[in-house]
This record gives sequence, structure tokens and C-alpha cells, in this order.
Amino acid sequence: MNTLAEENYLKSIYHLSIDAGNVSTNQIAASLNTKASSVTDMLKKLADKALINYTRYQGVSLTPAGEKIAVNIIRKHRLWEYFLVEKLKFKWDQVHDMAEEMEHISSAELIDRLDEFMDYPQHDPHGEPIPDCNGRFNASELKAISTLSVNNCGTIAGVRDHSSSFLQYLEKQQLTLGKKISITEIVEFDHSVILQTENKKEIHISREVANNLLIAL
Amino acid sequence: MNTLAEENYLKSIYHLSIDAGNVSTNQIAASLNTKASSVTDMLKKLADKALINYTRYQGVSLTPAGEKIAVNIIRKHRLWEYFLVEKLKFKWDQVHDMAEEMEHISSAELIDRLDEFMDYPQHDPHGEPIPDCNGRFNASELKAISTLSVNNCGTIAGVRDHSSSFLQYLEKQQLTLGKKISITEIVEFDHSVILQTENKKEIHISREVANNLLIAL
DNA sequence: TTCATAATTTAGATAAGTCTAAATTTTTTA
DNA sequence: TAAAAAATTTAGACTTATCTAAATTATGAA
Ligand SMILES: [Mn+2]
Ligand SMILES: [Mn+2]
Ligand SMILES: [Mn+2]
Ligand SMILES: [Mn+2]
Repeated sequence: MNTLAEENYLKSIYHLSIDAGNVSTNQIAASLNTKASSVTDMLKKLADKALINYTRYQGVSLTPAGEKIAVNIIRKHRLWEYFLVEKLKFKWDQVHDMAEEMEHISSAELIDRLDEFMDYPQHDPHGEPIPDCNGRFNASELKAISTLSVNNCGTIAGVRDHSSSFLQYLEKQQLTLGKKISITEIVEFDHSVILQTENKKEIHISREVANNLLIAL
Repeated sequence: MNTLAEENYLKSIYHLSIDAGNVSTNQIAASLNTKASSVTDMLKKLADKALINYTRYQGVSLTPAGEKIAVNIIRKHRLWEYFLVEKLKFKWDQVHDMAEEMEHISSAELIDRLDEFMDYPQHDPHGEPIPDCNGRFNASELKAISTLSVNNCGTIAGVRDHSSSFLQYLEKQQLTLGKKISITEIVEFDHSVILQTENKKEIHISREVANNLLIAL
């Protein structure tokens, strides 16, 4: 089928496509920790396989075939993360790297049975929607805290950054999925945000954190 | 750590070492569906890493370090097979190829938690013993049917061949794990064996099948 | 519009793992 | 025990996925 490297490129292009249109060589290189020249080589290969639309110097987008593969990898990633947290009792900050390996296990029947075994979960441990076996899923309607205004309130429902360090920080601040918060103040100077939790505790978070913490209204 | 190719070579050498002493280049090539020259290249690399004892033209054996890695791969293989059958409800003839991929997932904590999740199973779906997290396990005391004599009886407890075709054949003959059988006759001419099952049904199996079907006495 | 800078691609190398064909060593057989 | 056969290794090549350094193309500031 496709090599591990090809799968990782497709997944990276998919993720980068969400907030941009065409994805640039340098963006891909940064997200995969590789060099632009390596990316160019791979883009030629993926274009030959008709998995991406590629014109020299113009960046790339996924073809429907490429998108299908990418979504399937993401489905596997999120289902394995859910398995690791719900069945094997890992913390949400421990599972991403393991899922990076497990998402490449090829069997479709395996992943469909895993989905059934876990009773078709809709969201992974980081609040991301899990595509079904046909690749369909609802686009996230979550908003970053940084887009809200004073007095807005909502429930923490997702994160944009999956790094252990960020998730551990949230854990320590008790800013975990399901917690209800309201915006008390947005500091003009540095765009940091002061929140209030259900039990009236005030938490001051940086702009960076506010950008990566997602709320359902 | 070790590459996927290295892990597969170590596992192959481990399995081939069980009934021979030193393992030959050609044996490894046959078991991995590769060419003898490729094997030689890899043997040099594994010897450099001190995972095998290798002298040109003399075959190889695992060092303790190599054996430890091999047993760990086998532990992962068998635990994933058990998971696929017990939790995801696959048949015993469907799981080997998936486990060949899953055995390379690296996290030790993951496999230890999987072991715990399944309550420390002792045998995989083919009757093979599962090493514990320290690599310890009881050597199988099972005997091939071909080593028994007339009137011996016992319980089917394992298989030597894990191919789908063999397992499906056994399934059709209802020669599955746990079934009690006794030897009715051993045909002089072709060493085929006539068995009797608990419900008095007679089954005639070839020498080949008798070699690959294991009994606990 | 022009030129400096940034982005991207090309050229040429490297490492892992594999292959075929040829050479070497071991084993078997006569 | 010497030649033939089998097993194994070496030589040289190929593929995939990388890299660095150099060349090319695009962009945006003057
Ligand atoms: Mn993840
Ligand atoms: Mn996730
Ligand atoms: Mn198996
Ligand atoms: Mn097995």
C-alpha cells in the first residue's frame, strides 16, 4: 500500500490544510522535522501516485484519494488513543506518541472491530472527533479561548496542542475536558486571559494557552 | 532501538534455534522469504551490535542480549494475538498476520498494561506460552501427535503451523484447542494417524498434520 | 519595476535493506 | 582424498528516504 513515510506526509498535509488552502514545502518540513529538500522529493512521489495536487513552487493540496488515506490514518490514531486512555488507563498526556506508531497498523477490519469494541466513541481523549469507518465525521465546532470575550462561558472540550508538557500544565491547573469556565478579564497588554472555574477559582492563562485550549459554547 | 528488519531477524533466529543448535544462513533466508546474501549482510550488522554469535560459514546463535529482544517481540506478538481473539473476537486463524505488525509497537508500558488488562494470559490462541514482563515463561511440554503411540490419549493444546490454511482445516475437522482425542491407529505405510474424538467420531489425519498438532497428555 | 531576500527545487551523497551474479568455503560423494 | 555439489559470502547495483550545498524561482520593499 503506502509506506510509513508517505502516510506521515499525507497526514501532515491534511492537518496543515485545515487552516490554510495550499500547504507549503516549508510548513511540511517544519511539521515533520525534516528538510525542505526531502519534502520536495516526497511531494513528487505523492503527486506521481495522484495523492496530492502539486505544481512546482506553488504548494500542495490533497486529492480525494490522498484525503481518504489521511482521514483513515487519523481515524486509527484517535481510536488507539481512546483505547489507551479508556481501556489501558493511560493519561491523556501519555498516549499521542504511542498512537503515532499504532496508526500505521494496516488492517481495516482490526480498526473497525476496535471501534465496535469501544462502542463507537465520537471523540478522542483530546476532544478531537473520530471519523467513522467511511471517513465521515463532524468538523469540530470548538473555539479557542482566545476568540472569546469577557463574560462568555463554556465547557473545555478540546486542545490544539497535544504535547505532554501542555497537557500536564492543563492537568495541574485543573483545566481538563468537561470543566466549565467563564471569561473574567482579557488583559489588554499581553492578551492573557483570566478565567473563572465552576467553583469560583480564578486562573490566569497566557495568550499561548488561550490559543490552544478549545471551548464548546 | 532496533529496526523492524533487525527485530524480524532476531525473532526468526530465536524460533529456528529451538530445535537446532546453530542456525544457518539458508534457514533464516527461507523463514524470512529473503535471499541468503541479504541474510549475510544482516548477520554482520547484528554481530556488530553483539546480538548474535557469528563466525563466517558457521551459522549463528543469539547472545543473551539478542535473546532478550527476541523474547520480548514474541511476548508482544502473543499478547496481541490474545487480544485480537479474546477482546475483538477474531478467529485464531485470522490473527497471526496482524500480530506480525503489532509486535513491533515499541512501548514496554503499553504491552505491560495490555497484559494486565487481559489478566495475564498464559497462552496465546495457538497454545503458545506467553512470556511475562521479565521474559520468563515455561517451555512448552506439548508433544506432536506424530510422537504418540496407539491408545495414547490427550488434549489438543497447540499447533506448530500458524497458517490460515492449516488452522481452517483443523476448524473444519473440529480439531480445536481443548478437544480430547485418542490414537486409534497409526498407518504403517504413510504414517498417517487415525484419531477418535470424545464423541467417538473417527478422524484420519496425514503425517504432516500429525507433526503440527500438539497434545497435552 | 528592480533587486534583495526568502522559499523552493535540483544535484550529488549517504545509510538501510534488498537483489543478482560471481567468488569462496564447506560438505558430500565417489 | 579429490572432485562435485551445496552453502555461504562478496561485489556491485538498486530503492527509499534522508541530508547539505548550490541553483533557481517567487515575493515584497524600495
Ligand atoms: Mn494524538
Ligand atoms: Mn488526540
Ligand atoms: Mn502468530
Ligand atoms: Mn500464536
